[in-house]
Amino acid sequence: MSEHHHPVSAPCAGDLFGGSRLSAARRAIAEAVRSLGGAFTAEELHAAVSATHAGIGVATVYRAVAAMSAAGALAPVGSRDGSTLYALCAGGDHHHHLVCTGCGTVVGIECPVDGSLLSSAKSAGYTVTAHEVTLYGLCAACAACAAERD
Amino acid sequence: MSEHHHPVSAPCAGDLFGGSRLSAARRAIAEAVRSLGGAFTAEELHAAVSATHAGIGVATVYRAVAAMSAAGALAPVGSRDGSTLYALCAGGDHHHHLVCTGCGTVVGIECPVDGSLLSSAKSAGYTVTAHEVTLYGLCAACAACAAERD
DNA sequence: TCCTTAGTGAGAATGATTCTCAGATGCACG
DNA sequence: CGTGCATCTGAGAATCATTCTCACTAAGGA
Ligand SMILES: [Mn+2]
Ligand SMILES: [Mn+2]
Ligand SMILES: [Zn+2]
Ligand SMILES: [Zn+2]
Repeated sequence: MSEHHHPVSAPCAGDLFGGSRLSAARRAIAEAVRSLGGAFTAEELHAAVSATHAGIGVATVYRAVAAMSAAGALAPVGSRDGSTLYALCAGGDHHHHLVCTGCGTVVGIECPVDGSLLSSAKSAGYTVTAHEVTLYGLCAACAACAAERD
Repeated sequence: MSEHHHPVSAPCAGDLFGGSRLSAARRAIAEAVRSLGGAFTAEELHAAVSATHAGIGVATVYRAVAAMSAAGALAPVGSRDGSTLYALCAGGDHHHHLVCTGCGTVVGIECPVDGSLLSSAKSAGYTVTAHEVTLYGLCAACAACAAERD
């Protein structure tokens, strides 16, 4: 179904899963991830994939989320009501995410952790090995909606 | 027991709890928080307080952690094995935390989210309302320990 | 001192996530 | 193309951090 839609360098549905095996369930889950567009919980992803492909178990969705995260295709972007939120991650260069708390859309942002912060950490005796940065806010549409609601 | 140890502006044991009531259990919990020094889970805090003050329930510790967090005296600094890590927060000006993954010590760091990042978010149509930043690394002692272990 | 109400402890409940297990199936290799 | 086997799957049980319930106690303002 995709023979001539994409150049060879653009994987059509699959390669959110790195090296691991590509089953029918995982193909459906990858499709659902793409259709959701923004941030989602594992349960929401399960609901989305179930709408078009019945019979996929929730454990399979959790395992797929873990596999996609390990492959770097998914990134955790906070939590909602005790459930972890995930979003499709562009990959490539190092970056972080800005999540609309209204609709869940996500955009990549450049990393604000710079040499000056790292050197001030170093002067406190620390070697920084990792960091987490996530921004939250409202996209234009959600901000407009919130404004007219007064 | 603290009549003349501190000037009036330095609360002796209590005021991690903002405006709320100061019970014996909460006094003991505040003391345990101080004795732990670094990052801790609710269970670890419960164990620490239980060592010196038997009979305090785990639910009370969870409630105390929530109260201290609401008062701004405690900040979440990541998680370990599925449990949230908390640390005493200096309060005052806006800052974030750098946690030693070896021993759990925490230091405050200046906020790296600057106007340029916010304006690039704005040019993407987003209004930023909140952000989370946490750094992880090794303190001098833990780095030395890791180095000699080769 | 009294009263109101927030805080407490024990245990049950909740709920997200992980695990177990027997069966199915990608896919590398010949 | 087969075959073999490691990986994946679905159902349900299990785990376990955190929250809730409830009867009771005790801050602390009046
Ligand atoms: Mn990304
Ligand atoms: Mn702090
Ligand atoms: Zn970064
Ligand atoms: Zn900040």
